[in-house]
Amino acid sequence: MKQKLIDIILFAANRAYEKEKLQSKEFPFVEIEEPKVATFGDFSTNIALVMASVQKMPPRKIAEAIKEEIEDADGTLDKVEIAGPGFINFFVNPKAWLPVLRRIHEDDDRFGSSDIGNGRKVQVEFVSANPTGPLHVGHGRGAAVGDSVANILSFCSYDVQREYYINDSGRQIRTLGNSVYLRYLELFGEKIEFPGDCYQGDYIRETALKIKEDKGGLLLDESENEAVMFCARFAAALILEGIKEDLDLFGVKFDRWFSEQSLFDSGKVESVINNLKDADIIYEKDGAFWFRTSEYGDEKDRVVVRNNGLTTYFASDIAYHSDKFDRGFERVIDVWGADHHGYIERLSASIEASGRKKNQFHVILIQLVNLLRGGAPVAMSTRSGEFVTLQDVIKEVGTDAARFIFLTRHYESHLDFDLEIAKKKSNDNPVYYVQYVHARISSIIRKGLEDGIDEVSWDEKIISVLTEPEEIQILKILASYPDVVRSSAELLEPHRITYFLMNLAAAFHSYYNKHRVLSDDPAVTKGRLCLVLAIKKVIRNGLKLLGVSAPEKM
RNA sequence: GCGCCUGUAGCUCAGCUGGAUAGAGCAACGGACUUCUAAUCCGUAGGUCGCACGUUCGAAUCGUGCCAGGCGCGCCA
Repeated sequence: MKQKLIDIILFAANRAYEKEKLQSKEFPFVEIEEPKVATFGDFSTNIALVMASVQKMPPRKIAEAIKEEIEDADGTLDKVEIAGPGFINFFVNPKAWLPVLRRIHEDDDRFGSSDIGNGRKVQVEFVSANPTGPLHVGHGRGAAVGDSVANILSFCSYDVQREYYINDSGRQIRTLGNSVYLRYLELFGEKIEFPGDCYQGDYIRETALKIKEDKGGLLLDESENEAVMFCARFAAALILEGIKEDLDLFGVKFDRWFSEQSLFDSGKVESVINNLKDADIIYEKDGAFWFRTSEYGDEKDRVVVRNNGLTTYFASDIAYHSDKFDRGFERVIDVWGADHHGYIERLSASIEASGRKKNQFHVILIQLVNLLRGGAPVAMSTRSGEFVTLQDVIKEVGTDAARFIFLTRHYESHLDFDLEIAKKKSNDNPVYYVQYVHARISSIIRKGLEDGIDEVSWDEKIISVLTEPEEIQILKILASYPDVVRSSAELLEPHRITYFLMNLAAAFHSYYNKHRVLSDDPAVTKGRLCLVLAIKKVIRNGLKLLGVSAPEKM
């Protein structure tokens, strides 16, 4: 509909110029807005205001000239008005909305999709939590956002891969091994002093116990180094298994689990660093090797190889992202927690230095989650090891509620996640509000089938039946869905879908309370069933992009 | 000290890349179930968009400076 209006406006503007009603042929990009107030019509454009300086004419005069030349062959518009400082307002003929129903029924589960991705390969890397402890709520938010972004991009014709980067190398893994090893020694009665920088949680003790059950006292005979390394590998594998289970429970599936260690084993880290040394992008100073990130916008150069010969985390990441692009991804999207924001500059600097374009790499920075219960903060202390895990949350409130709530905020907003509200089955909790639409409509359709209505489908005759203002309103909302999907793909903002669904749900519930779908008039019944089924399909499609189920019954 | 994010109704948040009279839910108050699911709906009330300048036809939105909260500033990950 918007595109149609843009065409009409441009056509009219050109004609106005040809008739010398306008001075210049320079037309700006036509923006179509949906005014908040109904008296300003269904759509409006500010083109006359924007053109004023170029045309050297008052906006209202320009608007008048364009309006006079507007041609509307198929009767899409009821009227066109000029208002305020020079807005052109369009009032759409209510019947012009109806064809969207045909499209919804024809496109079905593809309705709302687009081809903006054009088959391009894009990778979304998300969660990527260290395998040193269970996932917590913050990871859940990252998982929900990352998975949904991947869904949306895929729906818009991107060739999407979901990847989880496993930090299974380096110091934190050794610390993990050490933590478990000490607890293991403890099980054999040794008095140990458990350092503060070791992992404190109960799961460390449980892991040690498992090793004892598997291996008995065998590790006691090995050298400390070997025993710690064994504990590290054992624990990391076990924790990773748990992480996979949690994510499975959360409905998130990765295409690939990428091991940091594999970058070392394959020599990728070394070769990438050597190439950058050859290109003089990495240089030596004070016995260490530095990346010239400051030449690409970072505030200072960063160390890649320390003077003790060990590489930094940054080195792995350079190699990792180089590998991503080598695998043919045109766009690489990383989903990170906000506490890593200081890292973006240097990584994107390194990517640019490696010959990629800046806009091929994008970080979605997720703000932290505040876990509450009934308004009061839940203690989340990693030091004491006492925290509510993602699994706890899923088990208490369910995957659907958790995912939906994570997606009701812009990812840059801090999020208060209240366990009590997430459990409520009322208007407090928007997930049920939306799902309820799906269940209600399912119920209506079941009833309709019982009453002998055989097939619900699009039919030209429906146009004369759906005339209630609430029905037109719903059609307008449905028609805007493809735009919502596209902008949420372009901006990587899933919450737009969430808000759209809540809005559509509100319109439906209101309609439901005012009008009966199954009425005495067969023609009306048929038309309304067609409308309501279209709503159901769009709700289902939208929820699917969010990774939330659409129940037939509630 | 420097950098990033946030600041909109009592609370939790939207606000479509600068538009016209600022939006929803919750909480408060008053209503609606013999009718397709009341996990719903209808109505009332609620605002100095943190503050101050600036940019222009026009600012919650852009710029600068303050204020408040969160996070980050290692040859850690």
